[in-house]
Amino acid sequence: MTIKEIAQLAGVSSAAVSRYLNGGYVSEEKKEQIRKVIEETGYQPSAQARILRTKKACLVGVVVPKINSESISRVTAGIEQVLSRRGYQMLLASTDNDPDKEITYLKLFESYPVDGIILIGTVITGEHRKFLKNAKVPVVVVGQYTKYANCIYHDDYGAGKAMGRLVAAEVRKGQTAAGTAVQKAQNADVPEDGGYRRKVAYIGVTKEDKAVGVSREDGFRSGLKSEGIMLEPDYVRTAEFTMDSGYHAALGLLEDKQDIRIISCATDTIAAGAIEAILAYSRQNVPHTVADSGTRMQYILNHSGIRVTGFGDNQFLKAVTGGIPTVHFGYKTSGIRGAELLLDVIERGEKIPVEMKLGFRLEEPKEEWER
Amino acid sequence: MTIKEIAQLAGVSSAAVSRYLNGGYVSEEKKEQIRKVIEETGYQPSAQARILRTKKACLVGVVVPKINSESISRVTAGIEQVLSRRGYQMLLASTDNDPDKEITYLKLFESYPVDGIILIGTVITGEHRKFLKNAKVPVVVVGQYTKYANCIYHDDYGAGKAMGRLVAAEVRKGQTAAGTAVQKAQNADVPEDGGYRRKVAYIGVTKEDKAVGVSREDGFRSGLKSEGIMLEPDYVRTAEFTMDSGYHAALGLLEDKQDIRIISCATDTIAAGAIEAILAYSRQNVPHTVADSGTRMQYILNHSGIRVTGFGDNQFLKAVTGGIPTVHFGYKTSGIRGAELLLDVIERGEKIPVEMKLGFRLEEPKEEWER
DNA sequence: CTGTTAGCGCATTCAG
DNA sequence: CTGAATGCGCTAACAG
Repeated sequence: MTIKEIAQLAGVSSAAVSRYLNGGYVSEEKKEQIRKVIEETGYQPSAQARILRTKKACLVGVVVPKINSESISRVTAGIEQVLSRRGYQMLLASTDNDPDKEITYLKLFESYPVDGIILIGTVITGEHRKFLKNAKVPVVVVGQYTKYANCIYHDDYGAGKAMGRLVAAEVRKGQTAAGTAVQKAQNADVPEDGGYRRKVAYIGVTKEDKAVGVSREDGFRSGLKSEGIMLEPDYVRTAEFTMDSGYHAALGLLEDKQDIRIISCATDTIAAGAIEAILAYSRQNVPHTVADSGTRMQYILNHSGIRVTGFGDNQFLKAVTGGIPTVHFGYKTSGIRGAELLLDVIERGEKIPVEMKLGFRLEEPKEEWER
Repeated sequence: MTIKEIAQLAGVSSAAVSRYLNGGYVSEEKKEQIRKVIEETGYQPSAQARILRTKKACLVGVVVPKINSESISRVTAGIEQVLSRRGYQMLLASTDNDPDKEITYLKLFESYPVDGIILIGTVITGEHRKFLKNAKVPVVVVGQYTKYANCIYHDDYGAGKAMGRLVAAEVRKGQTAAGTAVQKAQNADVPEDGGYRRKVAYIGVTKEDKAVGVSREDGFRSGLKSEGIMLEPDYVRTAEFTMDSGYHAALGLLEDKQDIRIISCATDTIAAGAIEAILAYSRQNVPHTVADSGTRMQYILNHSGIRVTGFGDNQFLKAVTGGIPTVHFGYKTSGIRGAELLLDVIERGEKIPVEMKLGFRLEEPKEEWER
């Protein structure tokens, strides 16, 4: 069904139909004829041809590293909110954390009819920079700093530092009299551990991710250091952005080191994996004579004495565990701001580059850390 | 940058450039000239214009109800897997569970250059049926049955029934001597409960969702019934597909009824909310004198005596809780099959309609239910 | 091998 | 107000 056929059926010119569709001058009479024909045929104009002409799609493409993520969905929720309010639609492309795919989809969107692109950034490679420099459509990057595009990022260093301080304080507390009772219980569980659990371990991500892999970790070290605690190389692992990867990293840590007090993780998802690992490890190492089945699980939870922290304030994790110390970033806000920035460029041709840094909020569970 | 300009710069015709781009006959000499110009200008052909001509985008659009969902991401992972292997790309549109938005995005994709559409279905309204009947591009529906398009769905009824049976068995067990010790402990916690906890509660979703809201629940009732247990109306609530909604529904249940033994939920996400509610409710109702802080939490977990079941086999939930009884559906498989079906229609013009029903696997945690 | 030509479906001149 | 004509950027015939 093309506009021409509609025009023929309605006995008017295609231009009249076009005007009808776009609110131009059409006599009431012809309007009615056209309306009827369109009704009958269920005609829908080809967005694509229109865009080819008008260069305006009222569409923005969003490139995301993965689909199944609370933080990312918060960002896209923010984007969608402002986009829909301003008459735009949003298309998503998921890259499964593959930088090559990222480029592919960026190019797809570029040569495709979208008015702008939002990239939820992970790793910024040379290819990325090249793309950003020459992009034919406006691009804003969310979640990473870059000088090659408007960007909105989070204070990962500050967040890491705050978390480092919090962890340091907790470890300190364990060394005072207040923690003694608990410590004794632990020692019963892990007899090979001559002293207290007091080491801090960290599960990070690839250094190629400047925000999460570098800033967050650097901040964390700095926070610990400011309280006189060092993060020892043996106690640091690298994981992917998945629970499964966090599980394996944490399990490795637990098997290698018996004196870990806290496992801090670069994301809540990794932290979930770490929790799983603690459950699995303890289940395996706590003697069966201690207790059986359900009761034994409670025993483990109570006495493993290993704490986990994360970043991202994942609601799912909070719900089912009661909450671990984590950091709330303004993900939805960054989506909102990102979309606004993009629309400013698209609609008003705003040329002044913008870099925006968003703060964070340390989240400590109200009750004693449950785990 | 257009193909014409490139042609001019290279001193050839635009057709030659087009051939160069698409692997047609071009002399080595001209090839070199064109290559150079493209290199210099960073020219990228307009996919849109190409598609306008060729009617082939090597793209499929996927409409999903939400982004942050493990089950949906498993489906899209399956889709992506076969798509990329066959040279296609995938674009996503998220509707935030809004049927109107669903229609909007379906139409967008239709009038947009995609070769086919996959709809991950929730509610199929009249509008949906109308769209499916007249769609100009092939559509396959995943997750819901429909006669208006190729569809792949899951055996929700069977899964519900299996879960109903499992739950019935668990309730039965509680009424035998084997459960006595535990029951006594419970009674200590909930003194106002004169007898045993033995009621089954269910948190479902809107009946407009035929698969999850109707089939799954009907199956569940049937499973219970086959073991002589009825699901009483007072013990049934409806929730949205969110953890938060599950939390509120479960909390309402707990406040109204003191004799609930098991809360079965239509999805694992809702189940996570229910778990949160049990924690919150118990925390509030267990006397502080029993124990304090961490120990108290363990006490709650151990003695609330309320079990939760779900559907969907959410890995995150499994990891952090140790697992609840749930059902594994072949989500990734349905994505794979769905994409294959779609490509069959797109590439080979397959005309025979297909309805595919996929099975399930009941997942029981290996250890005693932890919660 | 190559350039010329004719559209794809639409919106926008510009004369009527 | 209206229709015929033009071209968005590209590819597919077609005749060189």
